[in-house]
Amino acid sequence: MFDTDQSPKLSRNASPPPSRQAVRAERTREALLAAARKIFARDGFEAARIEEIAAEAGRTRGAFYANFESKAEVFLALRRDLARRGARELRRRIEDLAPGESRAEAVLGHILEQLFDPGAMLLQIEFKLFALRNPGLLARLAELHVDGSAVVGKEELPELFPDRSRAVAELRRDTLAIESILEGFALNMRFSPELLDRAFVEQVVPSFVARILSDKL
Amino acid sequence: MFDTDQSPKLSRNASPPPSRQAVRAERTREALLAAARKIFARDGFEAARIEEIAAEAGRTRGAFYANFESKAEVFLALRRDLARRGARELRRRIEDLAPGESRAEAVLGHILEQLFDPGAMLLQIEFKLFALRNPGLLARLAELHVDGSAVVGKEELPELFPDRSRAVAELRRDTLAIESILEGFALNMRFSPELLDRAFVEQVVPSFVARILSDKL
Amino acid sequence: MFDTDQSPKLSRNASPPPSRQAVRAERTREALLAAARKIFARDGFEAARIEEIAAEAGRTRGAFYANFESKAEVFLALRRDLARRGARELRRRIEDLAPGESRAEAVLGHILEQLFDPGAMLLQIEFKLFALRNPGLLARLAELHVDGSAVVGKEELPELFPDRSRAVAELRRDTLAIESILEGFALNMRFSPELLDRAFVEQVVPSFVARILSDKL
Amino acid sequence: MFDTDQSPKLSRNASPPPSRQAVRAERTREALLAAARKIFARDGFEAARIEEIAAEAGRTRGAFYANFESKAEVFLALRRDLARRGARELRRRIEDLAPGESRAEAVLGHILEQLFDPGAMLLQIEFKLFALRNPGLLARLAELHVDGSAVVGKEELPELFPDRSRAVAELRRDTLAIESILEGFALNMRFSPELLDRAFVEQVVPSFVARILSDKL
DNA sequence: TATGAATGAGAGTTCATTCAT
DNA sequence: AATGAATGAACTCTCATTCAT
Repeated sequence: MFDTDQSPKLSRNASPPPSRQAVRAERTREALLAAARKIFARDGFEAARIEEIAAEAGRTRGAFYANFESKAEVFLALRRDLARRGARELRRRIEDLAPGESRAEAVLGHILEQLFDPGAMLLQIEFKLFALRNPGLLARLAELHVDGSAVVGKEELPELFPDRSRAVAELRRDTLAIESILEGFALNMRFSPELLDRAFVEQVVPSFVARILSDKL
Repeated sequence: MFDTDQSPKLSRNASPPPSRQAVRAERTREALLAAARKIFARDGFEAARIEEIAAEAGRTRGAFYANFESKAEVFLALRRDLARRGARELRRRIEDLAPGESRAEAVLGHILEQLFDPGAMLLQIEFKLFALRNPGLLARLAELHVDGSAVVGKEELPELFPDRSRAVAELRRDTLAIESILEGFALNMRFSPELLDRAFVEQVVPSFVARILSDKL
Repeated sequence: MFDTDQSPKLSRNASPPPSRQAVRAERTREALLAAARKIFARDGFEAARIEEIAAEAGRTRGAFYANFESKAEVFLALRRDLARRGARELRRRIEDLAPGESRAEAVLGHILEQLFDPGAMLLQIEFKLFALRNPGLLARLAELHVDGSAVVGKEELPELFPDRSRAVAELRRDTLAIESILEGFALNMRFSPELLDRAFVEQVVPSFVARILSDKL
Repeated sequence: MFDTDQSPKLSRNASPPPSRQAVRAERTREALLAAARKIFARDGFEAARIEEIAAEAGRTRGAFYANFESKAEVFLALRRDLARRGARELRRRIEDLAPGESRAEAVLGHILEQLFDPGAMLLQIEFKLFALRNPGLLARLAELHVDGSAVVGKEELPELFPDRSRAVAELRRDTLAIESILEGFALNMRFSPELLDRAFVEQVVPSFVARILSDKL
């Protein structure tokens, strides 16, 4: 017989087996986060409507509010989620280098992929504008140990340079400088794709990134 | 050159001197634009409230609607206004070079000044996000012959390099690339001033600008 | 006398002993009623939230709806419950007179105790306002043979005065008059405790009650 | 020529002549207050819906919010308004005594009129419940020098007894005691009109009021 | 041109209630 | 009987815009 059991499998030892209901709840939350990602990226924080996020997730406003306290709250939750995913992705990329690929190349690859992800960068810009305009709420995020940068994966970078004792602050500064470039180009690429074509950007951005990391890679 | 300026200034001395009313009206319009600049930069397009703009200008909602059709309309008018001012400023700067200052230095000076103008760059970002999300309205802007870029003064650049026959498109692309960098850094400087301090930015941004303009200056 | 009590107590010893489940269910119901009493008294009917009642009882919304049809339903159930308790209490008081205590004194003691019970009187006022505004639901209450008065124990009073053939209606009217005074003072005592202090109220209210019952006691 | 000028007349010396617009605004505000009075009395504070108040006044929700900050705010404004009207009414009554009427009779007449005003007393009860449950908002009212009592006209009473040097506090206490009785009876009269008929109440309430004011009148 | 009261669509949020488990 | 995720109607409040003056 095949294992057609749809109930939580692999109850190794930790983590109590999630109930059917918990699974459903988690699915809803994820659907809502995915929808929020899309809608916030498309419309911006202010113009995004809860109802549209809910509808996009195939749920109702009520389901939304069962999962998130408020509009700002999903926004922050989304940011956390994306930061976590981005970091995970970068780490995997570094661990599973393609044959002949250097760590630096892997990082650059990750950076470029982010750059050309349509929604991701716009969201990042929205997050920062939001932070600028809602310092109080941003503080809440900081408490949760997810700091300002999500794109490059600040937490992973130090692992990249174990032998060089660069101050963390300097690393963070460079990360932010790289983000500046990514966000600036992403915004203007979308604003005027016929002028800022992909080929041009793919040529010029890495050179800037390299300059910032300069002799540090 | 023809006077293509549509503003109601005394274009021929045959035109009647502006009435007291007209002067007052113009003052109101300017006060409203200045207020709009401040409020839009601070709150963003969506969160900005007409009433607050009016109040900031010491006027009322009624005065606002006597001068502008809608919220989007002031936003576009403001953009036009800022583009015009920026271009004028750059032109003046080039014409009145400081002793021993090269044209390239003057351009760079202008660029850096923009970069550190708190509201200006945030507004620029808002304009572009707005454009992205309101293609219809953006078209209206284009009709009005005010194109996407206001910071560097696209229209002035060709005058700067009369001898080099660079394609206008390429120049515009470079301008947009520079804007990308300016906007990216401006955003992140405000987002995290303690990491992206002025000294660092003043060192790194010009090098990027130079790289883009490279052998073109 | 017949046992007209509809509650599921062991009315004949032929009835099966209450199962473990039934006992637990009864406990839940009682916990919910106690919680409802507290929350309704504190917040009023409209502002009271089901979830808070459930939480106060250490239960969940589900338990609530397993025991009561709706918010209005608990409110009515609570009223019934309190009326029953009040009547039982008064009866006991009369049966177990303190040495040298007259029946009239016992009644007055009961009345004063009610008056100074913080939640009880506020609830009573809420019930009446509710009745005023929901005549339909009130009718349902009447059907259930729990009439408008719960404080003084209308049903017990006739037993108090077996020898005097006062019309029941008159007795009910006097009861309602007493309730008017109790409710009025209770409300204003809570509204302005520093003005309507306990000593004053303890002096003036009994005199009013006596006046109403006048030569009837 | 006749004075057909519809613009504000009688510009004696004080009070700037109200503009047409100001007149209209005042009418709206008054219509809203009157509507609020009706709806709050009928439904209670919590159940009252802004839209219904607006509709009752023949206006829209927007007009409501142009005149009042919030639901709580109208409620407080209404309370102030009623307090002022009540005090004015009582004062007039005392000044214009009917032939052969004593001041005490005038006061009693005013009190009974209040008692039988259907909405007034219910509103008064709502105000006090509201105060109990929103101490913060109530404080705001106190700042505005409109104290807890509106029915009897606390401010007028001292004028009634110029020769007797009763402490103001005592007078206020008696006022509140009278209000207790009025509110209690008003509530129960509405709750059960067939038991607490007008004749009975008209007989018993004045006797209580007299008792409270006892030898003070 | 300017005022500001009023409109009214629509937003975020709450909460009694339902229902699959 | 009990859970709690989800529903969805209804609510308060906001704000761009209109309009009588």
